[in-house]
Amino acid sequence: MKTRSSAAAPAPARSVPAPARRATTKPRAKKKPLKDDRNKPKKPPTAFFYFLEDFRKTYQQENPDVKSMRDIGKACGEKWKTMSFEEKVAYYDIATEKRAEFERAMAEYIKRKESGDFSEESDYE
DNA sequence: GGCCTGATTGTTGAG
DNA sequence: CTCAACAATCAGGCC
Repeated sequence: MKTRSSAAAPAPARSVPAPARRATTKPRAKKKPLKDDRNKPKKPPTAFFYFLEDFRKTYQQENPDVKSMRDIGKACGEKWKTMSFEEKVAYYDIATEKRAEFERAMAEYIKRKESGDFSEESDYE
């Protein structure tokens, strides 16, 4: 139980020497989630996203004029940094639980990947 | 009319 | 060890 007890462990010493933002468009398949989940577990929302859910509601209440998440994201990020570690821990804890589940799904995904080939069987659909 | 981008940080997987 | 891409959201912008 100590593996991740300290949920709050945001690897701080990881400077990212790659400030080069993704050009202009991100090669992200945003169209539709198709069924890639069948073999590729999608990453769970991070603590930041959970905080966003709560912050987003509050932000819109006080800022009904706000546009979309782009503005909120900035405000959220700024606030996130100002938040106390203990407060963030609350969200980290939630994300940690989700990661545990995701980690299990990923373990199976990898296991399946190494175990056998993926013959896109595909029968359904 | 329909599809894509943009911004936030964190997290994880692969090389 | 290190990078890189992705996770939600949502409204606006473009052709």
